[in-house]
Amino acid sequence: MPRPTQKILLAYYRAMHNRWGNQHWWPAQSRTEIMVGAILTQNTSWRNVEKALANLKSANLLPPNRQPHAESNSIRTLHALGVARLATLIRPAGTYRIKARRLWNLLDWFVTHYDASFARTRRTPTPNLRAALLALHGIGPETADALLLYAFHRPAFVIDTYTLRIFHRHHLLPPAAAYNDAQALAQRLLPADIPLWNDYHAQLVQVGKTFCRTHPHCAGCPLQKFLPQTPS
DNA sequence: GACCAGGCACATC
DNA sequence: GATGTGCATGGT
Repeated sequence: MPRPTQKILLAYYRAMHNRWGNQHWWPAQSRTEIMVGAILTQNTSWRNVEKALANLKSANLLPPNRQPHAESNSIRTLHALGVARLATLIRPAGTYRIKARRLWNLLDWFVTHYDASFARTRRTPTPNLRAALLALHGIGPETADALLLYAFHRPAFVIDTYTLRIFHRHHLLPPAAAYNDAQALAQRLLPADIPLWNDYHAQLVQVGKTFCRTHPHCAGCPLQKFLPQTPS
């Protein structure tokens, strides 16, 4: 197995970026909307997440912008709604009873420990923030890292099923490697550049959505030229 | 109908 | 530690 290098991973990024341009993730008007979306998108198509977010926007429950005061107000209002009311609003996203509980857990933690203020999270080191998120019921590694990167603007490389599949198929990782291995690889090799990590993950999702959904469908993929001789 | 989607927790072995 | 299953809507 050729040992992956920073040069190789940056070449992957250039190929994807050349193809699609910057993805401008996370698509949302506010950091609050990112937090909500991160829960809603768990094992769910983004299309269905958008329906649920539209419900919340229609009810004026998401901030119109990223002004801290607007963010905090929305966080507190969503929190005050309670699980049952949240559940009816987010229903189109699927697994809505579970997600309402998970979202409320996250909101409750944010209100309790940071007074619903993103600014107040600044003094918490990233590893501590990650551990706190992982301790919440319903937040696993991918959701925690997506929140860290896209909502809290911390250096966390997000791994998802597409990323794992691509890394495995390209033999960048041994077959048994899992989430933490993939993240360690990316974080060790890539420069600690939050905008790069932001768009890198978005590009990998774009590759996955476009080319990985049906199993051997690599024709036209911007990463195809990097595939090893004997694809798995 | 089956299968999947920008996961996670839990049961069981 | 590894594997299997429920959650649930909406698109293909």
